[in-house]
Amino acid sequence: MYTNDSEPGETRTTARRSDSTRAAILRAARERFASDGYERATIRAIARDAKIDPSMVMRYYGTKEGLFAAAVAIDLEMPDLSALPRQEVGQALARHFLAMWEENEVLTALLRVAATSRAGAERTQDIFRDQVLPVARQVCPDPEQVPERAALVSSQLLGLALTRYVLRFPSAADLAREEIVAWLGPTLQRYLTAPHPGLPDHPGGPSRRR
Amino acid sequence: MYTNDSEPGETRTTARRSDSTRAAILRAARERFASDGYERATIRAIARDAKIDPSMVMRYYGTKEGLFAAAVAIDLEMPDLSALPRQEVGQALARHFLAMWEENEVLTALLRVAATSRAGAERTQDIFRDQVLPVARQVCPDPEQVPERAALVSSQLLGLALTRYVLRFPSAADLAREEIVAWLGPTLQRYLTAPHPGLPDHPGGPSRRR
DNA sequence: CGCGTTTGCCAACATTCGTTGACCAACGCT
DNA sequence: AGCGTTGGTCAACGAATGTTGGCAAACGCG
Repeated sequence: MYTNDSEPGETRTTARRSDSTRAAILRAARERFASDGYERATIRAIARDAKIDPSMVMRYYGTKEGLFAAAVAIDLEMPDLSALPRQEVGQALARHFLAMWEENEVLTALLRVAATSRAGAERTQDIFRDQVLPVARQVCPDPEQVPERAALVSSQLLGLALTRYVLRFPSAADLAREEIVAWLGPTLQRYLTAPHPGLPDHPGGPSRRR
Repeated sequence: MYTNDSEPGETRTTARRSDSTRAAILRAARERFASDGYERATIRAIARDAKIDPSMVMRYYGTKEGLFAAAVAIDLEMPDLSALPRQEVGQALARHFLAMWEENEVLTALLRVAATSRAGAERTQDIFRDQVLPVARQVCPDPEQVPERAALVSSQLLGLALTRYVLRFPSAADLAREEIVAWLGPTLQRYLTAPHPGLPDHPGGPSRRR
């Protein structure tokens, strides 16, 4: 402990000799988690991809769960929708999500793992709660409806990601990006800003609230 | 081979003494696959739930993959939408899917596994291709747009199922069924029957086709 | 009643997994 | 140069998994 490190808890400032290895591990881990899910992405396979010994993974990330946590540190980089004309937020949202998803295999990894592990599901939940919900709050009329509307938006966005990037339905994967934007834009727009549709004219008439 | 069985390839008509056990295995398997996914749903755990020996599972279903295949034999029971007024197909579709999903944990199991295994993904793909696409064909104006529109419908339906039944986002799980119907209905309706939105007014104007 | 078939359990197998600790080599400060 | 620190490999561990084969009891036809 004489060279390069600061007080504990502080983020390290100077570089370590092993940084390239750490990065290689993370890169391999993201790839494996994205293509195989949590269980099938073995530490041994990840280490092989990163061309190092499995024990290094343990040394640097403590445990497989720790590695996963480090591999999927995600910032959705949500844009400031309040700066846009109201009628364009839907399309902007759709476009932004497509871009994020296609440049970042981390998101696919997260979704794959989320489907099988409680920890992954909670993580995904946190990410959407912390990052999508505030955006909905910016645009939504009634603050009380924000969670409901954010849930609908998330369902459509995650559903597209699921069919396109995880399950890889050909008809979903073949869609052009701008075509998706054109279809999903109005949907998201409506979920965010349209007046509450009320309940369909079933027994009881248009009274809502669950 | 003297008692009760018919020619090979034919579906068995009479009952076997082990039918209750087989059913117990399937029931336990569906539960485990639905809650744990493919890898974490161990044969031993399934056998324990069914109160029999793990080797019985192998005897009756050959292999773990075989068990999974037998456990998720799914019929979406798609209703005949052509009998409905055109403007109600969206809501009817949403309502039907919610009902199917809530009475049948098989669907959750399938989706959980689909996210991590290629076989599961293909199976899900087949189910939606064979069962949702024909329905879309019934309602869709232009036959050439059927796959595209079916993909959009599937993305919204699976997205809701994902957030509500698999990831269990509280804000999605808390929604009332009829409220979901009221929100998703128009979306599905539009994906199925609305005129193609064209591409947004980006460079090139409203020319489509990917 | 015999006797082959079915149902079931038990014990074991080979493999794979995450994880650990001992050991060696290169580095970099004093 | 000397020496503690760091980066990395090797071999092994215990646990868990899918899967197999043998053996005992229950069954049901002749």
